[in-house]
Amino acid sequence: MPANPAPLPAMPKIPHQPAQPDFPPVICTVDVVLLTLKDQALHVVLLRREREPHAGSPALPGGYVHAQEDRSAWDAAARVLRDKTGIVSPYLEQLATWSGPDRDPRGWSVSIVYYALVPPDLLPTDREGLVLAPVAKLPRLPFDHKSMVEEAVSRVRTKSQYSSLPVYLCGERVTLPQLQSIYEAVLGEPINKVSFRRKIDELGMLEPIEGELESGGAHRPAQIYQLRREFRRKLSLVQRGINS
Amino acid sequence: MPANPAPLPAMPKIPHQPAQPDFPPVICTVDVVLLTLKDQALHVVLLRREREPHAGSPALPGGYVHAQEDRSAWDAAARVLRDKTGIVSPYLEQLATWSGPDRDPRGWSVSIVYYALVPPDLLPTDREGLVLAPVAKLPRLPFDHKSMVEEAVSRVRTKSQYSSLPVYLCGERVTLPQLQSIYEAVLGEPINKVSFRRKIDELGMLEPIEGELESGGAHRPAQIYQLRREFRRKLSLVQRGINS
DNA sequence: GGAATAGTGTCTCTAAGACAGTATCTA
DNA sequence: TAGATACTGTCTTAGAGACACTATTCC
Repeated sequence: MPANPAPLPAMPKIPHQPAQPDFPPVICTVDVVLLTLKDQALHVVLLRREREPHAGSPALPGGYVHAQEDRSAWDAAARVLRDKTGIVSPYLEQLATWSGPDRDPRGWSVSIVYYALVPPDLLPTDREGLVLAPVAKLPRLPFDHKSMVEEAVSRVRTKSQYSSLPVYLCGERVTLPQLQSIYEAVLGEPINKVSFRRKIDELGMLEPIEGELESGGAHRPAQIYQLRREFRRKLSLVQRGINS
Repeated sequence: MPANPAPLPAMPKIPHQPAQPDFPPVICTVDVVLLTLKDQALHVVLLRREREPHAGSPALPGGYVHAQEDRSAWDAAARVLRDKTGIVSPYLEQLATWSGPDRDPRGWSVSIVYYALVPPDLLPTDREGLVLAPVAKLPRLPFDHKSMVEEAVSRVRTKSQYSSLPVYLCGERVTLPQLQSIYEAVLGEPINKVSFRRKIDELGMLEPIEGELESGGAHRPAQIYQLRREFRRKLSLVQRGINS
């Protein structure tokens, strides 16, 4: 997998020697599209930029690849996410790579973009400059960050059709009605209850916590489920989509 | 789309100034997984490397991003493919990006990998050092090229389930039995004939060439179809998969 | 008991696969 | 005419959605 490849056997390096003597250097960065839920809708986590260019503007968390310390672009993305937002996401996957001479005023640049999902309650509340923006109505974003967010949302929607991906948006304990509303928020459309429960059963990722019920409303309480251990960091997939 | 993004408005550049003064440079390359059909099976097109490292070994066509001339990594991939194999592929899409300190002995490197499909009859026959390898039994490949090919094949299989992608493996004129056997070669499993024809009809990408029939066998001749103009460089998609 | 939501049984409808029939060529 | 493959009509079956019914809570 390109997201986090197994390290190859180490080979002798020529350190700090420019490896492309004939070509001007390419700027190599990573950006992270961190998605979460707020008010039953997908939101992207943005940070006010501290440095130029675009200092002060909310933007995707991102940064240079540190060739001395990062073992891969995945590592760089995880480091950037951890250092800039405090979040260690259980799900961080490569989306795609944007590149070109004009996307960054500093020169020809490459950005390897990752996306991640977190439950809203894991977001830090004390972090200065952290902003949530609804993906349905994005603000103006610097660089080509807008197309990155759109592409990430599209990927998450597609993948949620046939996988357990949206469980990364909820905590470890969840009821089926809660999970259904999360799927509906991600997919942006209502889901048939019976079909949804059949699919979740087929995915086989949840197990009921015996005797634990979500009380509180003036109605029958819902069974609380937890994610099976083997799916904590792995997606479950079905052949046919959940809906439509 | 990251594959071939619309150029952003040009901004002032600081030319040839190292943009990451604190960090050692990252090598930025592109590689292309070019797939074709031979003997009813998917094959990858390899080239004998002219330079070190791994000079003489068959490997994926690849090369440095040329920051002076390439407008994007997609452009670089198309250039590399054209210059090294002579092929201008109508379908060239970004797969993923591989990265790390050890994958290339020259230093910390990034390879943005693209995949492409071509009909076998468009392959140059006079090209020195061009080798076809069956993807079902890959030879030893340098760098992390093997995982790139595996990932590309996996992507092509997935995408062929619900799209017209395999039409890029055949010429402009094709019969339904020919196309079905191409789909079967790509997917690696037999397809129900009635279902297949229903799907192709649903995809709406083919139109019969009136009066043109594929004769030759001792049996009823097959209708010849052509790809509709609007799908020449664009995929057609269906909601539900073609098979299984 | 009434209101509200959780959970389930079952019917309908759509679409995929199986099968067999007809069509049209060569030898 | 026999044999081969192209093409098509239709039955069967699997799965998704609709609907309604029961379950269980709070008021």
